Amino acid sequence: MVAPSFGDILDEKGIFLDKRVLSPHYTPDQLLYRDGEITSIMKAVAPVLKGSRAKNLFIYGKTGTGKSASVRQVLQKLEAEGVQEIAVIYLNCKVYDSRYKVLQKCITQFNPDFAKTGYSFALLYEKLLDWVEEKNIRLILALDEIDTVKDLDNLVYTLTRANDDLGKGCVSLIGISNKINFKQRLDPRSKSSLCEEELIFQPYNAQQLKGILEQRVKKGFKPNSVGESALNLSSAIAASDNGDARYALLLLLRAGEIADSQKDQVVLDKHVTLAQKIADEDKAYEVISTLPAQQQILLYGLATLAQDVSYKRLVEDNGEKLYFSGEVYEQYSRLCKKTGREPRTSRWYREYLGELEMLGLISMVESGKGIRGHTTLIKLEYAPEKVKKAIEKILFTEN
DNA sequence: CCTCCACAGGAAGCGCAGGAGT
DNA sequence: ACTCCTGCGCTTCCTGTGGAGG
Repeated sequence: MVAPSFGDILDEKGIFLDKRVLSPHYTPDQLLYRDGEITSIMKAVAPVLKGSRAKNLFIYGKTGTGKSASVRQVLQKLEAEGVQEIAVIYLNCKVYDSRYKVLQKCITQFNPDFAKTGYSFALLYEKLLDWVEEKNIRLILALDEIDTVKDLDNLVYTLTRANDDLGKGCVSLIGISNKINFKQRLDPRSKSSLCEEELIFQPYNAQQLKGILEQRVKKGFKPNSVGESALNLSSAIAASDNGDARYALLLLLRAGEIADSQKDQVVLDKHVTLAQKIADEDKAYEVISTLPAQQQILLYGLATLAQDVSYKRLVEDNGEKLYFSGEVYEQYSRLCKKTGREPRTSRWYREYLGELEMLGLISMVESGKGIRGHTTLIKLEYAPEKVKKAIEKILFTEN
């Protein structure tokens, strides 16, 4: 037996040509089905080429609808025009999550050796304005996942006000978000300035998803190694789940890996089905592992009840087991005390429930007829053993 | 019909951490 | 270095609600 060379390992023996093409970070040369949206963004941004200010633009759409990719593409085109006085900055607010960090990042963009910290916000602000004014810059600032900025009202206000303070040059904003309720949280004044122009990205339908997958399959897989019906299935699953292209791609990637490991030459429906299950569980596991400890205990308590066959205080609704809110709370309290923690009040417990439901880990219905009082019935959305396993690893191995 | 049950969820306020202003 | 301010996680208190039970 001779040890393989790196060349052997890199030379994909299976059905893939290039896995990177299927990763969510890969941006194809041509974005499909987003011509209209790209045109709209270009229209909002175009004034900058004629020496005036671009319009502020707010973009909303669910994950995997091509928002970021479209914006990035437009910004690239704009930079390719090669106009000196135009500056574009794209940043993700998950990383730069306060107005301070955003400004700081902007400044390091034109002045890379600017000291990292220690300056007051006002000083940063002036520094940025000086640069814009001195060089007569027309600045476009694209903020992805803008909803994660803590003092957003402040940031928007500061940046829009900047235009009043500037003699020359100007600043405009592109905000990108996937939170629906985000707009209502904004102060009316920042809302009207940020949402000067608005653009909504609709989810892809099954046909469009299929088109996108086909585009990537050509580059990512060897010829004829993805079955037509596997393609249809992946796009159908993703279409019913929010029309998320990222998810569709992940499904196909995982299905390919499964086919590979089973030494199959072609990706089939069964691989996709299996991939979906794995992807779902991965997602749940990831969500659970990032949960605060209290919510993990709560979930663990519910899973214990769901696993206990002798436990009878529950409602069965065609095979689905529903548990009483009060009972789950008591189970949670017991678990807290057992692990040496103070349980939160029931009021706060209810808030926890709401969060867990939002994350899709549980679902809740009102008790309705047949049950005394007015309570909530809770159902665990994933297999109790798996939930417990995921939490045990985190909760009981760390201390 | 009234009362009780078993909660739901709003309002106010508290202690703390961290950031901004001075 | 200091105070002041603000947001966050949480508790306390309270009113509301839909159905069961007498």
